[in-house]
Amino acid sequence: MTPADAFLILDFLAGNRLIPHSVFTTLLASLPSVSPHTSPRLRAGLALRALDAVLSVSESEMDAPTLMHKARAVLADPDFAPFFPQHLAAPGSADDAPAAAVAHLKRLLDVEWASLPPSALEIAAERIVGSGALHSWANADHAQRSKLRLLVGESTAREILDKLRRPDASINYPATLPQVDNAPKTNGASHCAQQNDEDKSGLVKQNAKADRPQQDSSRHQQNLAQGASNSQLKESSVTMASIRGMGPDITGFMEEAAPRVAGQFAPDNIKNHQVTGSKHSLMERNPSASTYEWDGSDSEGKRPAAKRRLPIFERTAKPSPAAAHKTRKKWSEKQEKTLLEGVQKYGKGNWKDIKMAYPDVFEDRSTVDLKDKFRNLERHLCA
DNA sequence: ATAGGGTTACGT
DNA sequence: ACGTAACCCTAT
Repeated sequence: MTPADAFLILDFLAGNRLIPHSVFTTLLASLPSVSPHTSPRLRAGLALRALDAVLSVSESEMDAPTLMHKARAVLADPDFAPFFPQHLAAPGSADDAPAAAVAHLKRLLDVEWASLPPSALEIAAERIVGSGALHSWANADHAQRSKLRLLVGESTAREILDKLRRPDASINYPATLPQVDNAPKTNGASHCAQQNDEDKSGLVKQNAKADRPQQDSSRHQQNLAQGASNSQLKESSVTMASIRGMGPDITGFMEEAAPRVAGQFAPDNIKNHQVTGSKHSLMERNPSASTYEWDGSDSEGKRPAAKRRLPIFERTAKPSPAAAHKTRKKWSEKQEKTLLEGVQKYGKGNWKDIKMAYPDVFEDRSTVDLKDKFRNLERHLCA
């Protein structure tokens, strides 16, 4: 196995929280060593993993102050410190309440894990069997398709080729489609809004916008990792065995993906703050009320009362007063965890995908609810 | 469909 | 009274 292949695997495994530390360290020892400067994402994954290892000790075995002490040691470790976002690296002055500090740190860690971008391997997989599959296959020549077929397996290959042949597919995926990229909409270190008032000027706003073009976000980033627990894509998952066997073949699909994992811990982007003062109606919620009213003026007022009859469908058209406001419901811990998992899997911003992936958990939550909730979770990081 | 500003209910 | 989580509204 080449060092490049080893990197792909480590990058993938390190960033996946579901891989147990014991498994990971075993693999780490058996793979060729990887240059520490290869990827910020890999380093960040290792850092989060180290902190996870400390914090995952059950609190019955270790008291909170000791736990916090160990966590601080990891956060200060020169090997890891540069790869922790600032808000993680500087835990609050909560020495008076270590238990709360531990809980807080764990929540921050959850959000950080959820925000870790997909690995190069996952991005490549996305191109081969995911949302970029039709495009990749459409542009592949015969030799390339043979390689792709080996990678995805016969049945998946047939599925993709079937879709490719369908006329509606060719409309959606013309050969000239300029596939941009699958990078997630967020990165690990840019949760916090820039608070400086000066940064709210129009000029800065424009620059910030130009620096951060909106892109299609990646989908199903971690289906590889979670194939065992995710029934949706079991059939199209690429096994580690096949990756080992195919090393040189898949690296060709990495070339475009590689740059996307770089720079995730670059200095914070300036938040694209809305300065538009165009909001109106500060006092009133949009009244969905149905008030049928005659003003009595003008010619209409002179019409005989018998003719001022409302349409017969009036009653059915009237919105039910009960639907006016959803009853406020606190998010359960399970829902929070599931949301974080969903963001990790599908990427921040793909609220519809996340909702559909866990229909039972989010039954009474809208996609907007998911978005709002994750925003709240992120805000904890910036406090 | 999503992002982000605005509003409100609820716990303290 | 105040801060915030949950929810609403609207531009894009």
